[in-house]
Amino acid sequence: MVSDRGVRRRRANGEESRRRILDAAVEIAGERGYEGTSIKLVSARCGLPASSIYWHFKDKDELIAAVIERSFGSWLGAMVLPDADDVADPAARERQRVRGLAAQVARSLLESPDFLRLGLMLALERRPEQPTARTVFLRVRQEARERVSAAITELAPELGPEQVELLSLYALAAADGLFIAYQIGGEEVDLLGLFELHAHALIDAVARLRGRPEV
Amino acid sequence: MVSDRGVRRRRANGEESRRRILDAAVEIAGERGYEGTSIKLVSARCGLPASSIYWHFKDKDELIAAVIERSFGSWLGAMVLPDADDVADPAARERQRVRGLAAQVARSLLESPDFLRLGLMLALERRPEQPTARTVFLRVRQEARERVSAAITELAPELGPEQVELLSLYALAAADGLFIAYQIGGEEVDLLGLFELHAHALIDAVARLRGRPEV
Amino acid sequence: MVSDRGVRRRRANGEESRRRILDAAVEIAGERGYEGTSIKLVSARCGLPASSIYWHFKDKDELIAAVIERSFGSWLGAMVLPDADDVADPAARERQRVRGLAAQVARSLLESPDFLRLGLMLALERRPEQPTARTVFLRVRQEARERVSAAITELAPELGPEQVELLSLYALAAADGLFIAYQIGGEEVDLLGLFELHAHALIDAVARLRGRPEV
Amino acid sequence: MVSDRGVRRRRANGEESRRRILDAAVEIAGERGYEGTSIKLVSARCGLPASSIYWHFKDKDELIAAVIERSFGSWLGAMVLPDADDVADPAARERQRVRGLAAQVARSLLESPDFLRLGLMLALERRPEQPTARTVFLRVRQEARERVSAAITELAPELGPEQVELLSLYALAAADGLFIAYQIGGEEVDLLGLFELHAHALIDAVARLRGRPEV
DNA sequence: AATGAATGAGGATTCATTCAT
DNA sequence: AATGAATGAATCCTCATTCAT
Repeated sequence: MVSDRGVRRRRANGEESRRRILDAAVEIAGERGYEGTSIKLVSARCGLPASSIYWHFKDKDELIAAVIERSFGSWLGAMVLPDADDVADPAARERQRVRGLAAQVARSLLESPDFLRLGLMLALERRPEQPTARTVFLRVRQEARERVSAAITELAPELGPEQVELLSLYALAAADGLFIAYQIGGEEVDLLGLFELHAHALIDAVARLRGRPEV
Repeated sequence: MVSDRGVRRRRANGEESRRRILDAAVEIAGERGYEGTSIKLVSARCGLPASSIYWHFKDKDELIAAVIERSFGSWLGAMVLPDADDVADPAARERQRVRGLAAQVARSLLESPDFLRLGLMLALERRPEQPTARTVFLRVRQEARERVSAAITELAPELGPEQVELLSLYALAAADGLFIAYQIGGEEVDLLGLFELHAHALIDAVARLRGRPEV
Repeated sequence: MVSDRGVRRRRANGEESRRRILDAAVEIAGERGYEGTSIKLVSARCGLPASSIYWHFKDKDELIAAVIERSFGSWLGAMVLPDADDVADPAARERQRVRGLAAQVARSLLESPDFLRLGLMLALERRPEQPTARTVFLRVRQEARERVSAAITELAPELGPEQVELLSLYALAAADGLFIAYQIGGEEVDLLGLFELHAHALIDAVARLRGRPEV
Repeated sequence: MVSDRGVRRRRANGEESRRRILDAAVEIAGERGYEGTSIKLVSARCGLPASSIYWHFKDKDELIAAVIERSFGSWLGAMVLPDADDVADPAARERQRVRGLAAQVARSLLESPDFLRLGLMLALERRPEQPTARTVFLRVRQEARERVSAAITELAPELGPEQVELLSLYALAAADGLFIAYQIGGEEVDLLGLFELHAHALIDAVARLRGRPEV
């Protein structure tokens, strides 16, 4: 006999099943949000019966939270402020690094946009009982923001902490908006161009704030 | 006549009932998105039985579309590029007008954020059969963008159409992101400050693009 | 056309549907207790779809509570301490009346045992979250006990209140036990004989307590 | 060797695991009845995985039956008609012995009421396929009744067998009822007082039946 | 202009049980 | 002697919608 796959009872392998469930869930939740993600749909997409999903995750809430945890975490790990050693002028070099990061973010969002779409949908909801996934998203997002703040401080050490906070919030928030614009407009939207514009905007903003003492 | 005694006369008033339903629906849909908005919930919030909602609206799809239509339409009507006649220097005047508009938008979003939250949730979803409300939102949004394009052209007539398109998209998209940041962070987020920053970013971007021929 | 019954959409009649649901539920719950009463089973027995049951009752808890309320209430209404005017000797007359009531209770339990079986099952359960039906049962039962206390006071006014309470509790509690014995043993159990014995036991107990002052 | 460090050595000890399962099951089943006792709940309470329960017991039915067998059996073994040799008058001595037994039963029920609560719940249910546990309960109960019959015959040898049967049934059945009253009323119910009353009632009943030939 | 009642489909979740290891 | 993983059937309940009045 060749194999079992696809038809008969496959041998129990918790680790792999969990991964398959998460793979299915991230797609569906990224497309339809929290409510739109039915366990049956996930079950159909991953090939395991609905009741098996409950072996791996306590309930839907925990499943979606795990989706966010895994995908946002791994995404964040991939983002790094790049170097630009080949550029002589320091100001130009920093500009180059910021534009590099912006391009990096833009490209990663073009590749795997599911988790951010899900995260933003969760962030927008205002139910009486917020899903755990929302909290998880906000937490991981906060990490991202701290990284951006650190990068800004590195680039412009003379800025006050409140200015840095405002700038990092603006950087992330506007990026979310650009992403949404791309979600809406599809291929017609020049996401790389928008992020390029945004990188310039940030650099100009840093320069402008540098010139005046914090309020 | 026997009837009506003791009870507040419930005049069969279609117009008012329709309004009550929409009022309830905009709240709930703004909190929970399309899927999260159940007819039963709307019925409970507006006090009319579920079947009455179906007298006024063909189905849920049409109801949510009407919500978007009404609320986004009326919001858009309120947004106008303000004048700043008291400022002498033309460049400074334009800067003043842009900042005025940004403040206007920020304030309006602080007041009634439900419709935009709903709109963005709809925009982010990717289901096989998109709700009509999504289409309606995208249409009204497109109107908004055309207005912004017109304003940019007014401010900087020498820009090429592609540059104007990119700028107007950036203006709107980033504004969405700032709104979301406020949704996430609540009172702690200085929405007016963010929009102020955004206004400057736009003006700087216009200035920068003015300097070079369109790509 | 003759009629609709049995097949097609019957005309909406809330009152009657509610009654049919309760009729089905009292049978099933009397047989299988709270957990054993599935909505699907009730639906099958009463002919209405499960979702229609939820039009009439908020949830299963409320349904079972309504079952207790209706059936125990109507049962209690039927129980009355009978007269025995034709007996000359006062002591013998009271004895006659007590035996008459015991026989009445025994006969009613032979006829419609469902509600008491359900009530006792509910009373025996000890879950963290007790069903409302249990509370309802205990309440109606308390009413029954107050009636018994009143009857005892009428028969033996010189008894102290604590003695009356003990006797009424004993009267009801032992009667429950006799009922259960009949449930277990079926036709072989002489329920009327047991209640006869119980009536004598109560009368003897009253006589015994009369003789001594309350502790 | 690497294994076992840090964890309490979990010796594979069938006997102890079986006991832990039964301990958990008697509690839960005593609280929630047959249907209310889920394998998962038992598993959670005893700390063993659900599949391990199936290693020790064929199915849920057998588990609950074993619960009844163990707990009711051991309870019954502890009940004995006590002696009262220090009392001179034979009639008074018998009375003393009966009251002693009643007190013994009452006290044992105050200590460990779970098994009787479960047994009575099982006895009350009327499902198409009765659980084995019910049969087991009825069997052990029948043993108890035979003991009571024997004791009555010892006390009053002149009673006919049908009278003895009626009396033993009344003795047990009413005792069940008193137990339930205690379950309902909790600490406020004077279970010992009720059993005292019941002992007197039985003695009086024996005396009364002694006086007349069997019907 | 409205509404009480009904309804099939689908929601999340738990059930008792089995099987491979 | 035990257990992690899996599974189909059943659980309670909500869904959007319709229909007769």
